[in-house]
Amino acid sequence: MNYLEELNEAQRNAVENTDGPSLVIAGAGSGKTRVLTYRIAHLLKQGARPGSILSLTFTNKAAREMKERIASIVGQQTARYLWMGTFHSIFARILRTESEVLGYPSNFTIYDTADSKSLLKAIIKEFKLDDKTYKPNVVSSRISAAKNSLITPAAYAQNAQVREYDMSIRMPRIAEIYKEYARRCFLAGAMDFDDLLLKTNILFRDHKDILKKYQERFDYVLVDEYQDTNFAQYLIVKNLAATHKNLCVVGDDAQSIYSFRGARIENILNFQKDYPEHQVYKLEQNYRSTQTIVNAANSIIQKNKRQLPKTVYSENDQGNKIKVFSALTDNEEGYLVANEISETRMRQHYKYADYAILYRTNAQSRIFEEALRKRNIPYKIYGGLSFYQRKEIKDLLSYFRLVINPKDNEALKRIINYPARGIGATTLSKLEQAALDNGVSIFEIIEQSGTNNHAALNKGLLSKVQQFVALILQFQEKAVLNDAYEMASEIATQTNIIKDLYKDQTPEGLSRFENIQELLNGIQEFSINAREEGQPNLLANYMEDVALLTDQDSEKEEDMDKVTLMTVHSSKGLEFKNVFIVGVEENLFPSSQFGNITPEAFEEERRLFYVALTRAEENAYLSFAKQRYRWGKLDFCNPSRFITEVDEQYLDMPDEADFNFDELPTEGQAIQKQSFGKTGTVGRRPTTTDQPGMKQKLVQLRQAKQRSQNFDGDDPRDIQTGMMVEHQRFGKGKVLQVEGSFPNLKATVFFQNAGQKQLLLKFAKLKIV
DNA sequence: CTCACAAGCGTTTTT
DNA sequence: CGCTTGTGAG
Repeated sequence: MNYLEELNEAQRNAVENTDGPSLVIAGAGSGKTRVLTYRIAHLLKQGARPGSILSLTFTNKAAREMKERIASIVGQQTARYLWMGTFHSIFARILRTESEVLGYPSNFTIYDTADSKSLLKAIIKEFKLDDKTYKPNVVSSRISAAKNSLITPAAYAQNAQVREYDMSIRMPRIAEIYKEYARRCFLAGAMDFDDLLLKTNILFRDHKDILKKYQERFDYVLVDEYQDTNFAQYLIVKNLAATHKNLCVVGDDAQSIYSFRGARIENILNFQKDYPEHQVYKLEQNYRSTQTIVNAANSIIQKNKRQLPKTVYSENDQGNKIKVFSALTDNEEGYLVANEISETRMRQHYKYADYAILYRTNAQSRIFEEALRKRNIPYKIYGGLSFYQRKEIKDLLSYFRLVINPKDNEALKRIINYPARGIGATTLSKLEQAALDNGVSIFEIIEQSGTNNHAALNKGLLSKVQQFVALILQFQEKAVLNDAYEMASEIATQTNIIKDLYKDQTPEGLSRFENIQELLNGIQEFSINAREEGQPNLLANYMEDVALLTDQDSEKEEDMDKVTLMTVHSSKGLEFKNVFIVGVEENLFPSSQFGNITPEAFEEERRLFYVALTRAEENAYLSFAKQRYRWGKLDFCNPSRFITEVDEQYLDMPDEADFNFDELPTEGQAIQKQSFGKTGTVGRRPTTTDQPGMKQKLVQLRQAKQRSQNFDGDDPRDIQTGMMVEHQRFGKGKVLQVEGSFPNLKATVFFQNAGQKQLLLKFAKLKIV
């Protein structure tokens, strides 16, 4: 039992008391993962069957890491039978087993956000609604929110509250759209992300025998990051744990930052009421950070009203104060950060991997990429476009999807004319209409078109679409025999996708080609692994959870010693010796431009700040710029009010007090009650330029920008064909051609690293080397 | 139907 | 700026 000796008292209690409902409140850096893994290992050592333990996480990465750690204690053979994974992957698995009673095929497709938006767009168009009023993004988030709160289309139509809200945003027909969307998903044999949870709940609600089976199967249920569960997840957990009551939830209310996707902090706040016979374990000692960082983070979070009482403390060194960088421009901010990294790395012998730059939105990464590149500092970026979202990958995956589930209309629409087969938009919409009229899938319409030409296609088109169907049918036959890799590469070649991409010798084309190769390699790996483990290795098996994979699931060797750039959200659960929290401006922390900030949202911004700070082990930095470019427009910014909320004694403010914090609006000014009656809704912040003193500064700032602009690139008129030039982001390259007349000079440049680019010189600043 | 160019719009955060 | 969508000629 030596692993128990590695734990402090609170941790050991949480590990050893395995029966009944338990709430583990795990402060930042308090060894949460250790408790969770040891608790499961402990259960196994006590004789629990691995198949009777269900443990739910939010990311694949967390699940995988935990599984590895448990395997290293109890052995691979035991660990592999644990039910461990994300909510979505576990319940997708259960839904595939039980799909029949819901009327779904077991090989149902999982629509990703792009698929469901494309379907919504089509529906909005069919309803003859204006897509400027009915923005697919907004409709999609309304439907998603409904699903997360377990509101079915029928319930939605009856629910006065949501209907009233829909009226207020002038979208009264969302209920109908929702209903149609659900119907079409069902017809296509598809579920979206939210359906995986909604349908699980429906399954458990309507089929008590099935619920009972799983209730009895899972003697122990563990949930990680419980503060991030939404209502659908909450109810699933509650149902599954109802028989044995051995539910252990682990989380930290101070790190609840996902309300935008339906997470309810109430779930953890109310746990003790929900389970009166519960035990509470508080993990309060932080092993990660210096005292300064822990105390500073506490000083922000303590201003929040809704939270569970706890005192997180550190017994590590006191450490350095949190350094605040106040930059004049966004470029200067990047420079300051890059500079600090170079300097401290040399002085303190840090590795690059000891540094992280955290920002609010992915779009903010650019400035720092540029600054790091200039100094030759290696970096890696998380987020942005995922591998599985790339066009070429989605195209090939769509072929796989259609082969496995021919009713998958979204997949069909994507590839019926890729590579080009002469089947254009008009033909496709005829087919779609015919499918709708007959209540079948597009594929079925084409399949029957020999005997029954519903879409009234002419001879030429008829033969084209039938060729397409024959191709897919031929794959379908083979797909039940061949392994995933054979099948995938056959599809990739026979459809001419490989040829098509190979033809394209531009750098972008090459990278697309490589991506396809990488995907095929991944599938090969899957095939081999599955065969070795005696698992089925058909293409359908590979496709089962590919929709639930994200980029962060594949860390490569080459990414070893690099500075990490990521959003605060995706940094949760990670730690770095040095953390830069950048872009800490009033309109980013919190972001005010997206309508009203409720007090709840405001508290969440504080928690976001808290999460960011507590990633740091040794040094934390805050930086902001007073002006920055967004969408090509100049913005003037105030530093975030949250900086002033940090207890001063922990801050190392810049010497030149060139920024007057007194100008910051006070809470009363900043949060004005809106007049239109909604209680608790607070107003939009006044814009920065409206604030006193800002107008005079405007001139100074503009001049500074002018200077930095001149400094950065050479005069466009000096750029000539044949010159070697340097671009901020693309690096060095050769000018192939210059055309147009000043100021609208255009240059074609071939960059060594980024390939050929067309640049508008007044925007893309080039330096002559 | 396909390609090339023009216009317009956007940026939380993610399974 | 950079990406997606719309429009018009071939």
